[in-house]
Amino acid sequence: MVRKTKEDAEITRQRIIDAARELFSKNGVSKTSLEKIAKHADVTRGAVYWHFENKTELFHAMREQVFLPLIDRIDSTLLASQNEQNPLQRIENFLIGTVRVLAEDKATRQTYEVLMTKCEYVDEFAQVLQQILNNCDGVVSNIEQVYIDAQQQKLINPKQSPAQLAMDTHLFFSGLLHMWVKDSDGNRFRTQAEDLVKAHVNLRKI
Amino acid sequence: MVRKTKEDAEITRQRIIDAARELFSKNGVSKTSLEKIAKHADVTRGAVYWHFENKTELFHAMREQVFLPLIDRIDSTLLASQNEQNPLQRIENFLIGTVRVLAEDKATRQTYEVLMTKCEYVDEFAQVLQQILNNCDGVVSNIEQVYIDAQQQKLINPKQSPAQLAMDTHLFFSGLLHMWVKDSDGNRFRTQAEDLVKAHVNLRKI
DNA sequence: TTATATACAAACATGAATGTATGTAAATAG
DNA sequence: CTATTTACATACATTCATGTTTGTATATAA
Repeated sequence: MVRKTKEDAEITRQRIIDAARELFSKNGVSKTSLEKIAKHADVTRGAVYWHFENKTELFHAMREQVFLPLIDRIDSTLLASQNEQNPLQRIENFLIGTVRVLAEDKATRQTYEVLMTKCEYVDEFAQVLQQILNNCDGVVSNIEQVYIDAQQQKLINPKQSPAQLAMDTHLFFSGLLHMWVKDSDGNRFRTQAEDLVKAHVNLRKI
Repeated sequence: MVRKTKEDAEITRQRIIDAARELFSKNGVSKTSLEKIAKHADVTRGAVYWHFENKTELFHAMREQVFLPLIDRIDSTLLASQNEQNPLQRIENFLIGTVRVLAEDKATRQTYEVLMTKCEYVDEFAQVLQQILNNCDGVVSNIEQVYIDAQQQKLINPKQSPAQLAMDTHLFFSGLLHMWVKDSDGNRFRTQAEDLVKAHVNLRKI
């Protein structure tokens, strides 16, 4: 066959990742064979094995494409605009912004679906869970920083500890994302997600 | 071989379910073959196929053993003692009680692990997700009822809607359970879970 | 311009899981 | 006491996914 240039190969690689995401989110990781992914990407398994060691590596590649930009978003939304606006507003913006990314970006949404309901965290995948937990730690401590700001600006009840507020917010949001993703009919949660975020943040206001 | 009596057969059936739960939680549903389950239960695949149509039915049986008692617990803890004690206390008791069941009962814990991180909700399993969502609806409306009580007794801020409070609590708790289960090292969440519940409920007090 | 590495396709070899069909000894019903 | 289920074990057939090996046309480096 026609040997591809470097850019062509990169396109092929991306097509394989896209196909994997699509099929993972539709049929689950374990029931999606590399053969099916290859067919869906209009290549053969040869191409898949050329670009990725195995299904696990392909899974990691898919995840990173969503995960890495996400971390950037967290830092920029929560912390970068440190002194510019109301801390509680910053938290609200962060939460609502994340929900909007899910609503608007299909790739992100599908990847979340896979991570939450279409894969089994065993063997090599177990470490992904640990990575997610570690990332959670980071998010929580970022949120805590913002709550400390809010407390110093007398925006919240001083008897509530920023650490617990942050954890409460994180758990709320973790639950919200899970429901958002699982409620694929979109009638139960997706319509009211932003209102729930606002209500959650309002609970904290003095 | 020795043909078993009805009670013996029931024991065999339960042994198969126990073996499945054990292996599912250790190696994931899709990577656990019926052969391995049979071996772990000291029977052959013949016995497994005698008691269950296939892996899916076995999965459902495992789930129901935890799910059905759970529903009873919800109703009895949240609603039965309707007028006896403080509504907010009832919610706190329900949440903490559930966490304690997880901590104390291995079968429940393992089943939750499987449901949250060791299975893929596709094909026949997709309906399980819907059942879980439907059950959530029930829990939320139960919690809402309790918050309505609390509001009538002037225990919470009247400007907060019981519906949103209930959803907020549910999402918080959903997130908590997820973290509790995923944090299998037990250092991040399990030690402080009860404190987090109390802080969450305290946020609502007037 | 030639040698080599690239980007795959195609073929092969293997193993594992599933479902089903058959065999069978003992419990139980009549 | 005999006939029939029951509760499995064993054997068989089939499908399917994986990993590896080999082949090959062409980009690209020297």
